[in-house]
Amino acid sequence: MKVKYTLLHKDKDTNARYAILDTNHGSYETPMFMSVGTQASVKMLSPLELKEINSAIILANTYHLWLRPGEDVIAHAGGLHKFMNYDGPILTDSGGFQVFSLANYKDISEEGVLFKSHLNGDKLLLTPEKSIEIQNKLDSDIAMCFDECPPYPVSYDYMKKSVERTIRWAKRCLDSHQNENQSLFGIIQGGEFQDLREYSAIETVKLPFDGFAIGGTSVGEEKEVMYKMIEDGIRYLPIDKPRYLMGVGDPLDLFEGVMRGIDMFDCVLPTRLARHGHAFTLNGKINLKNAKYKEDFSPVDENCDCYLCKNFTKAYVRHLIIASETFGQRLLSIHNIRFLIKIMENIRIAIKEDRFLEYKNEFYKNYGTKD
RNA sequence: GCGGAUGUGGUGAAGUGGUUAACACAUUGGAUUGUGGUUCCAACAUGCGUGGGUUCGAUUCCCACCAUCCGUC
Repeated sequence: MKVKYTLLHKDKDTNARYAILDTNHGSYETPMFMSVGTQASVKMLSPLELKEINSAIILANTYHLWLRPGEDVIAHAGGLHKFMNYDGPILTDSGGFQVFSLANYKDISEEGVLFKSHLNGDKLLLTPEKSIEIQNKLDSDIAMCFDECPPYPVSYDYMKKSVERTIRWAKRCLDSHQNENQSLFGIIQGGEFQDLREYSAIETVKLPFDGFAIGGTSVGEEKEVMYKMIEDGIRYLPIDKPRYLMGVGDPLDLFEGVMRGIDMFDCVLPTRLARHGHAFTLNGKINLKNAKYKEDFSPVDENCDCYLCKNFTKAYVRHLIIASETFGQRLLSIHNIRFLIKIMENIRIAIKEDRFLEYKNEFYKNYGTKD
């Protein structure tokens, strides 16, 4: 079945909304944060650990799984869920972002994007049809359109051509989509140009997608610019379909997104920061490598209910990180993802009780606005 | 006692008669937003064992001393 979005409550002060998203692998409340597992693994975490922190949808990446191990291997395994033994919902990103992140080796044409494999240098052509075919085989619950995520900044003319092409690609994605059991989301682009955002949203919404994403954000633009990008696109999206803000996961950005009507977020930030020794806390992000934690035997975040915070000290994690022990990275990954998931849990409660702004203000006050 | 070698930042270690003494590790900060999993950026020796001498100028050349290591009695 396709995902089904049921709006249950809209915040009285803002565009924040509380809903239930039914998927092939369970029903989940939104707004939600999705953790990223590019190569069919949320780095450092087991499916069991994901379940313990109340993780719902996770991401996997078409481009990466295409190159390794190959979509057929996963299809033969019985699909991505069986392959990685994860029974929650999985969303696959289309490879569109790699057009941006692997910018050194790309050649974009109407047909698709010519990549140079980061693994062995092979020249590979990823097209909308190919991306969808791969995602069909991976058998994720939600597939994403193959889009172009241009860098920031880029000229108006370039962005206009890019947006128009991404819309043509969106149609090709729909036309080639075969998996009846899989949902397909369209992606709004347009950079910071209001009319292009609007055009992209209006044209994409005409197409029969199961949900809509806002892409092209968090590519180096200022925060205010990003918030404007969201606003310019989101007002054209239907209220009965899920809205996904791609690649955003800074704690404060979650609030800003929810406030503007976003239902789903994903971000590598919690796991990447964890691997580099940083932890989210209610009082802001901290760097556990800092010398001041050498003999700090308090929990990373005393308010947190995760395995790390309930059992270990800052001094211990600091030691593990400095000694390059992967256990430290695991503990921080668990904590950072749990931290964002917990924020979303609290946000949902706040929306239901019509006090989203109150909770947001309280969070900002403690967290500080520097990060 | 004698013979030989070496003495450069926390460590290992380049280097040169002349502006700011490489580099690596460690240390100390910072970065990170649809992940190319030990990443990227920055700071860190007013001084090259000590004291003299030569020189316009010495960490670099000379002398003495001290220290360490090796060999030997």
